[in-house]
Amino acid sequence: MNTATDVDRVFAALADATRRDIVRRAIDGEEGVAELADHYPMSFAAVQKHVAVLERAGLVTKQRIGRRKVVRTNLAGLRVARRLMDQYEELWRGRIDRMTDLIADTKETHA
Amino acid sequence: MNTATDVDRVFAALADATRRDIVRRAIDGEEGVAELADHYPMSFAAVQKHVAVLERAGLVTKQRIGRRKVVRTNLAGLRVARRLMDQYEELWRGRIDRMTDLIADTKETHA
DNA sequence: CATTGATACAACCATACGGTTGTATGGAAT
DNA sequence: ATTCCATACAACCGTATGGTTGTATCAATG
Repeated sequence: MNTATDVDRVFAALADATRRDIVRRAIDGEEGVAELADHYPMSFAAVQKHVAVLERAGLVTKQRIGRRKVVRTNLAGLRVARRLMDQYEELWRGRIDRMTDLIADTKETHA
Repeated sequence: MNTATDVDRVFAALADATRRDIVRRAIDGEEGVAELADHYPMSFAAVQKHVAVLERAGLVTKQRIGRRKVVRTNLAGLRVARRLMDQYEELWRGRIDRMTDLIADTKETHA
């Protein structure tokens, strides 16, 4: 019932192999939705929905070119998730440092 | 070698604010499931399920200590997802390089 | 303007997910 | 052995998700 946050949407969007593959393909930014759909064993409508999910998550953008809409991945969207994981790693390093300090303190105490 | 469903599970696990917060808290690796549950406005069972999801995704581990099971985040699990996004970024850089080369070629052709 | 190609969207179905309560298991403490 | 605390798990409920088909929009072309 809670409205999903931006981060929720980014991770949820990446939690599907088809969508991750669309992100990969759309890095080149040359294919429209129908062209993308040709790569997958599902209907056009299904792929169109996947692209919509990625778009709502800010992971791809669509640009009208002629009668098609070309799908392009949006690097900034990916960085949202990456930054979060970098932060976790940062916290982890902090924990190690704290433990190291603790050991150092213990040594001093016992010196 | 990671099957696609492993990656699915990691991203899906991170697509929930409560679970991300558990990952953050479990970096310190001191709280059991019940202690974690106290931080959230939901039942113990709900939190226990969230921890189970994180465990299946390889994002946390549990260790028996006394009568509790202490939850610890597993940095390696996070890196699975991070590596994938690094790869996307790599591809992106490749695309830029290719475009740059193309422009360079054009210049040469017109020289 | 009628047609065709590419995309969007609605309705529907099956399954997965996030939450609940209730019950069972496993160590600690008495 | 009994009690108590912490954890696990099953059954259930409402909603979200991933897929389908069918219809509507919109832009290029005859």
